[in-house]
Amino acid sequence: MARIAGVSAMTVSRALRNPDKVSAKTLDKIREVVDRLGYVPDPAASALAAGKTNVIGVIVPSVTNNVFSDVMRGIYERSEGLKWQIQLGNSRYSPLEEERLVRTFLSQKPAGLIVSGLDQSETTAALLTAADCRIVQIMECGPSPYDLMIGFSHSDASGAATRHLLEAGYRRPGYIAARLDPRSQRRLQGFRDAARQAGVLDPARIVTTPRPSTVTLGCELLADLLSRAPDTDSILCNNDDLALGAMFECRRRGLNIPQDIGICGFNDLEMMAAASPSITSVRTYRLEMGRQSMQMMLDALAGSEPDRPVIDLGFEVIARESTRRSVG
Amino acid sequence: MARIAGVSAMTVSRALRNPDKVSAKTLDKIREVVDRLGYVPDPAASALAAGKTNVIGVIVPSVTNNVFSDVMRGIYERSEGLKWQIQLGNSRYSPLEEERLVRTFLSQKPAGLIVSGLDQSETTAALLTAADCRIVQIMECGPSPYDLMIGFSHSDASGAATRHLLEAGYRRPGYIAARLDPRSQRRLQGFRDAARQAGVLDPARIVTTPRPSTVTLGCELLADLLSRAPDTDSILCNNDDLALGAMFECRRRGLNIPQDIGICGFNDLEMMAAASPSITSVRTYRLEMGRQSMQMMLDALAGSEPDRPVIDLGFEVIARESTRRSVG
DNA sequence: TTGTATGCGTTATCAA
DNA sequence: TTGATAACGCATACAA
Repeated sequence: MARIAGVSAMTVSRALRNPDKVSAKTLDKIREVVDRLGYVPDPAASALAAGKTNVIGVIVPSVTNNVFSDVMRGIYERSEGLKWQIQLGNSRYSPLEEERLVRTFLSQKPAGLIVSGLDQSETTAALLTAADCRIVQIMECGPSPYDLMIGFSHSDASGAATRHLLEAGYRRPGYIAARLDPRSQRRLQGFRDAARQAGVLDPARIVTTPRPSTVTLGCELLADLLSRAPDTDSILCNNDDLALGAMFECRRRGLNIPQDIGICGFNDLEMMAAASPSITSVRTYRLEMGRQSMQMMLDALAGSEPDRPVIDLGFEVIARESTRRSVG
Repeated sequence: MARIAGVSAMTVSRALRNPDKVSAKTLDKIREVVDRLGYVPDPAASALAAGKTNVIGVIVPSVTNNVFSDVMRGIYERSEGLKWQIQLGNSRYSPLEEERLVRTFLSQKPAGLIVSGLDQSETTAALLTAADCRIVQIMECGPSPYDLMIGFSHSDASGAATRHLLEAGYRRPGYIAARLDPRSQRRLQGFRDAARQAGVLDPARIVTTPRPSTVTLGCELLADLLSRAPDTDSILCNNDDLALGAMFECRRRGLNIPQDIGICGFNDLEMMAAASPSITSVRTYRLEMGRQSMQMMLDALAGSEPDRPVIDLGFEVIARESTRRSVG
């Protein structure tokens, strides 16, 4: 123990947590010894004594998905150098696994929890509602947050993308989607609503699969769609991987983009701008969402309440070559 | 406390961890009360009393990189449903941050630690050597593991890719790389050695940058390379993002792949096969590496020692259209 | 500004 | 098969 420094354990504890409540001289001495011994307080003992931890749990449905890795990057970035410990949980798109994770996290008495989406199981919802910690929901906006919330409307975003296709002159838009998690479903719904409103909704042009999204799957889904509805003149893709695959498939088939077929992705991953032809996509603010979610958490933990508990980050349709039809 | 069940705390503890050391009757009663109260043991108290935890720490240099998300997926997959708690740390390619993470993790008395690569700082190495837990190193193979190790030789892999280009008939191969972390440097070295051996090494054809890798950067690096050495007839890319970018840039410039220029990536991400033209790449077994690293950890924690502490997973050059030159 | 007594909820050890 | 007791290492509350 660090009473090699000639002080009590209590003073060390104070020195490490409230340096300003300790005289400069003892502080120096303690720090010297701490450095020399490489002393690190036992978090288990701290947690037990204090009845709470510095853990901020983050539950996401995927660690493979680019979308969530961007969000995570923002979260890590904002928490860098601070005392808070990020702990990542991967629910793998399973509400039951999510429930298990929430239980595990809560048993650790975390300072806060960041969870994805609005679609928790009833039990999970009950746990979160009763939880004795701050909660930030990310990825979507909705009417009734457990506590705090930041995201955007997925249906509005895909609706806007659909209208972009129509404004570009396409009249027979299709939709391809993989793994229909709740957010994907809302995106599909946004497409449906916008297409119906414009009188161009044709269910035959909607192709979905429960399989997880890949570029290869984008190729296959486009092929499927074209075999069912060969006169489809544009596709809104549920995400950018599918869009890239669709583009490759068009190239293989000798279909000209954007003349023969227009392509629009979703999320605007970095590669969409670099592609040739560059691919139109709906930009979403994933990094920013990660950053701001953590900022909301930090503010809340610091005791400052936001004006509004829900932040809508919006989105933007970035028009590129893949939907830039010359007059036709 | 659950002595509502009419037993001592000790018996509850036993019932939960060694059910067979408790009589069937008391076990039933305890389980009933546990379920009814939704009791979950306090992990902090357990950790403090037992002096160890069920935590397996995983330290990777990036959460954004596809390579590591695949590895993580394998790790999560193998640990699913077990008592072990995966805890992820992101060192962001910084040896200092890695050191901090190792310290933090070790202070939690983890059961095991999975760390990436061979290039820890001296202090980190000392900490890991002295650590009272199992350690599995992933991503690379080397001569002196702290404990256990699984990976492959990056220099051998890029050497093989280089020879593939030569065998395909290319004589003026170039190399592009971003963010030269230690593994990238070894890949570059593998290229250098193989090219030198074949008498085709030209330093002007090697373009690198410390910037993190993106598809866009692949476009830029190819442009750079071609402006410095316009007669370059093939490129080995340090990873698949760069390769994809290089391909797009070629397309924009009207360069024919594989006739005018051959392209080879590294890692064989799923999209390489889907691309048009499909892109040659070096397949690495990332998911398998994640799975097996966790399996090694689990075996070690169960007390069974492997025959050899180091596993070399190898690699394979997957030849595709992007280097399939017709006779020329 | 610093120290002392006490307790956090669990587990190891030993005794019954 | 069960229970009593004593840690585990720190933080709270209070005293000095």
